Amino acid sequence: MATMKDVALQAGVSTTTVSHIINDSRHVSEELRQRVSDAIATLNYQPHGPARSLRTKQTRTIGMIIPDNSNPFFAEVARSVEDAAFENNYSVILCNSDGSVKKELNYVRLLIEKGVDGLAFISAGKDPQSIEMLVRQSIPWVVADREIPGADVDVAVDEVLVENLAGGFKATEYLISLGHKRIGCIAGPFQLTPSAQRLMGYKQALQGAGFTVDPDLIIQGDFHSRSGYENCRALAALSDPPTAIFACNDLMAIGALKAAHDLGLSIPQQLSIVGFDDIAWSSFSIPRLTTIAQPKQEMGRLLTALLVERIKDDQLTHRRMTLPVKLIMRDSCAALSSINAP
Amino acid sequence: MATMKDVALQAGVSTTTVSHIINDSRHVSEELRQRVSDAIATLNYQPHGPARSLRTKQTRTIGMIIPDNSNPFFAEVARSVEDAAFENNYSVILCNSDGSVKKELNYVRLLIEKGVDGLAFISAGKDPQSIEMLVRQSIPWVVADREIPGADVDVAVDEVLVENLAGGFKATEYLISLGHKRIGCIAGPFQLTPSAQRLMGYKQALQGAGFTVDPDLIIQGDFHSRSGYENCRALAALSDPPTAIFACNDLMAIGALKAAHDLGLSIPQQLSIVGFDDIAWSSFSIPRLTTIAQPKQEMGRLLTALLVERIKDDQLTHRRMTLPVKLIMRDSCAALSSINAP
DNA sequence: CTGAAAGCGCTAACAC
DNA sequence: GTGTTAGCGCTTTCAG
Repeated sequence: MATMKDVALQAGVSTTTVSHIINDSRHVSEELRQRVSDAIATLNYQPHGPARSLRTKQTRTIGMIIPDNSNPFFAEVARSVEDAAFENNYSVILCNSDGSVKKELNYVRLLIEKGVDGLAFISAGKDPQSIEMLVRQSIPWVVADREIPGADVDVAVDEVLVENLAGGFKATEYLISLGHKRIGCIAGPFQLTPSAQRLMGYKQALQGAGFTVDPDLIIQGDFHSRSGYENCRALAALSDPPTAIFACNDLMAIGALKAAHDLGLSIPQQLSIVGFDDIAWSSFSIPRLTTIAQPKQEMGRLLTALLVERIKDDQLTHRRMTLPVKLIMRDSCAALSSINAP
Repeated sequence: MATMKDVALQAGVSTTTVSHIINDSRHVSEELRQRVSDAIATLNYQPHGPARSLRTKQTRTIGMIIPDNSNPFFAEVARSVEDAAFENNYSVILCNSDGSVKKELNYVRLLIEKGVDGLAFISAGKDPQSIEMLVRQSIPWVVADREIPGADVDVAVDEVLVENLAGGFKATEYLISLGHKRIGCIAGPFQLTPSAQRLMGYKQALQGAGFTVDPDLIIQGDFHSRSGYENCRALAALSDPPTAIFACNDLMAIGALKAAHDLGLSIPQQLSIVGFDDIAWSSFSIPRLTTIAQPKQEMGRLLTALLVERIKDDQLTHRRMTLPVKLIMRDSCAALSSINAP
């Protein structure tokens, strides 16, 4: 491959001039500029990234660590991160951690070696060892959708969160407003913050309405459709089953929709369901799913913007943005009627 | 950050020795090995990728160009590419082209500059200009899910394809075997090869059964749910509507399911639908979708394996693998009954 | 078994 | 306006 030296030779100038022309970093006469452009074209020259990175100490690449890019929610966030990165002239290295701390740590190490300019954790970054590593190397990093185990990090981390608690609250409050009194909850893994907060919102709404929280009505799922399916069946099998269910993500809500259908329960007449996320699927389920929408695209864009800013200036103070969620009323909920009243 | 020189100094050895220890590239006495390990640990040394790449001419990074990672089909393929790459010690740079030739070309240029060791095109790589660029720089590349506009490329390209034609054939044949005589087809964009082949399979099955192909029954969609929805309505509005529909991907099939539901058509009693892809969603739709399964995971793994092999040895002869598809019978099809017979 | 030194392709003082 | 030159951090001959 042609190098800059070849171009310089061909154009009869120094590599300095070539470099400055390519990077537009100092004024060069029109004549030389033209000669160099021609040389570049005829030699088919393309700059060599790694060599440039070695000098400039930047790769214009960021790492994105995510549990699973094939989960529709993460897929949409990942997509918007990539879009925003591209617009800012950054490439993104995709890393699926499956939520494993070990895999995450491996990726962090790898990414640091690759010389990434920054790291975006999406629903990840909960491993103190990984974080310590980043901090030690002073690599900029940002987090979305999961709070960092707080106090032990005395470092500026930018976070993009959503109103998980408010979302759980709104979902439940809505069901209450429809007259439901026994409202089940298919929760996510309790140890994950978004999950715990949504559940908390559910409980607070219940208590706010003067209901007691019945632990039998709360089941832990794993955010996958199958667990929504099974947990919905479990809830329906209760001696005093709920007339409405808040599923803590859409994947589980859709599993619940399916379970209800298989049980011959018609939705929303006999059972109301509300989800969380508003993935594309939710507009095409039968019935269409009422859900709490997260601003997935905005999350990705904002996350990337924060990272890009921090790469430029690591003195910035810590920023934590909490994005609003919104109840999207579709067809999976109905007022409690005499049909299914206790 | 600590460099190799620092480590060498600290351990009282040459950088040569440090390098050889790190890369395990020649024998070193146990004593020095230990001293160097200690130095690495105390200095928290991590090798600098770009510097290494500058010397070795490899980055252990591949580029993956894909239309849209948030499309469930591509998401699953992308996931398995990333998994396989990770296992082979490669990182993957994610590039969403939206099927745009221009974006694709930009990415190719960018990736070459980054010095990627290879490129994986998934449903992309149809732009001759991009290809020419790759070929000129002799960067290894492989393609999945889309045939390269053939003859003009006189270069070894590895391709992973699926039996699209056979898939379209099987889907249609199955519907015929259920007694359907008027079978509609919601096709993908005609200009894409997988799409065209599935449609061809549909036509061949029809003709094989002695039916004539009715052009009114074939509508072009865009592979998104909404177009499945609208085209199903269009088909249903025909004066002599079909009793079964083959949708060329699951996203459109699910849109069709929804349209049928909205029209009050019960599936499968009044309308049978078969999809293509077998995305996760299809097992949870109502009813569950009968579809032609593509081996998505195998596609990704195989694609990556081929790329890794070609990176190792660019003399390999061109390989084209065509993976089998499989009819998955679920609940969206039924025998033509007297109820909906013409 | 170990080390000296050249150089990968580029950028950026520093000169003129 | 332009060029000379010294590295960036690493690998790898070549020499011993």
